[in-house]
Amino acid sequence: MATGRTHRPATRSRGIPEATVARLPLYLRALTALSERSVPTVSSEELAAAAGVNSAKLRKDFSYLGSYGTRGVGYDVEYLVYQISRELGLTQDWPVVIVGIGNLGAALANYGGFASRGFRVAALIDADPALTGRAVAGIPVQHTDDLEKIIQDNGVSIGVIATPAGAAQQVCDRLVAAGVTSILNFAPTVLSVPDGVDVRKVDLSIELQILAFHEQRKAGEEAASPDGGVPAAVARKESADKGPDGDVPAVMPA
Amino acid sequence: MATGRTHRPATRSRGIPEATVARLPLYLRALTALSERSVPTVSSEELAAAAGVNSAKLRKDFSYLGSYGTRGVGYDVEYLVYQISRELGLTQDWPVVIVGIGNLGAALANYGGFASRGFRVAALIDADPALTGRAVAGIPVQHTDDLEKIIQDNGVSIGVIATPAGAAQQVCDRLVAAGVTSILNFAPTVLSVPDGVDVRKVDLSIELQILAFHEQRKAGEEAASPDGGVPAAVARKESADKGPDGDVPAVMPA
DNA sequence: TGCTGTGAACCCGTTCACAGCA
DNA sequence: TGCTGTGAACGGGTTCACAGCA
Repeated sequence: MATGRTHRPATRSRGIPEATVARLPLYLRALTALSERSVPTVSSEELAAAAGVNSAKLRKDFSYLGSYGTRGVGYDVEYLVYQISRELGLTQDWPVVIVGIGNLGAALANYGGFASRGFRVAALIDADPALTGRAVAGIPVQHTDDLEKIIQDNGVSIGVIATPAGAAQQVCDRLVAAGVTSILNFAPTVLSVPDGVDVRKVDLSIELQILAFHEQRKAGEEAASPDGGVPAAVARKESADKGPDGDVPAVMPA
Repeated sequence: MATGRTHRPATRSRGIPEATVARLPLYLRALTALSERSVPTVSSEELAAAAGVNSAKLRKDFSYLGSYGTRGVGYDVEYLVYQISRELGLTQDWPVVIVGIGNLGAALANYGGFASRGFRVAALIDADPALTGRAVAGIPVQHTDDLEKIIQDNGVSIGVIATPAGAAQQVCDRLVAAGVTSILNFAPTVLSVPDGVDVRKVDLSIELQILAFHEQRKAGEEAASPDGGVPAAVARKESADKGPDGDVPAVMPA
């Protein structure tokens, strides 16, 4: 194991492109909804609309899984639900630990989507002794001291980090040492992990900054824009936003 | 929907690739840390390491912004912080509303990273009358009925949706109608918005499913191809069949 | 007649390797 | 002598357009 190998290169004959993998949960959600409405089959067009992608992409994605559709008809909903679930590894149950039971950790513990599909919150862990023993979402909070034991006793391989940034790397190291090989990181830090460990990050402030970038753009080019939205009531915008310095082209004449 | 115009096509003149924009906040965070330690300059190599990318990519990214470095030396930290902040539109203050003050909404309201850089929680909104008037993170919760007025009075253009999935589209529509043009969606739903409105989504359960996919892969090291309907000579795992080196803790199926 | 499945073209982003400048 | 800035090669992902099959 030498240099940067974070995700495997999808080499094998079985290789499903990473971009496709990232969309499978989306399809699965749409299919589950259809299933609950007892819809027997869907066309790529319909399903794509429900999942918010275009149909060519969806068909291409599915083609990596195999030929699960019927030409002239579409896809069998139940069958696809099963195939995608299996592909994603959701036919088994994944015990997950959440480390850091602050506001966010508590929110995650309470999040219904967790239990609904293949995941189970096996334990909540926090460094604050005041929290230890108290239950959040019906699950008792345990102390960080027991982290390794908890991981091992429960056979946990997926960990969620919801601690402050300063504690994240340390927690990460302990999780990995205890056997965790997939980490979902909510702390605003770059985690470094050994090869073979996957990290995905969710970073609120980064998302907002990306939005701000585009938002700023919109403000500056109301003229050249392709006229997409901009409904009648454009009155908003020139609100009392500040402008301590005027480096940014101020809002247009509205 | 929309005939393929979700993000504008990176206008020639000012065009910064979307992938680069998504990394700017990462660089900014690393630079801010350096700045606080009064480090005057960094090389692309050092900064790249701090941001978790490789140096060639970082230099290429910065080249889209302009020539802000000094050959043989590196980048001036303060100067870069300013340039990136400006590029991202963070030299102005963005009022943000959070709709849906459940566990997650409350966590977001309390999230420090919000206020720290360019963003200000202008209002919290919830449909539950029991919450109305109560303060979360020092900010009073207001009722959904007043959503439009709140948006307009505060000149809000960025909205955060943290409602249950069922309410998200409706809330989204109202936000957009009231003038919001950027939305950060935490609800597990595909939102449809008119052209000119940006949506970014954060979806816990999707992230976990992606991790599960890779995790499953790790467990079945030698497996050739999980059959779909075409049985090969390969026995599907399903049973707790693991590789000789039991590096990954066993997982028990439900 | 539809709708799936897929080669091929196209586009965007990453990496390489080196030219250019302090 | 470094280290930045960047053209060019490369590779993955998306889109197109149509062949193939129920």
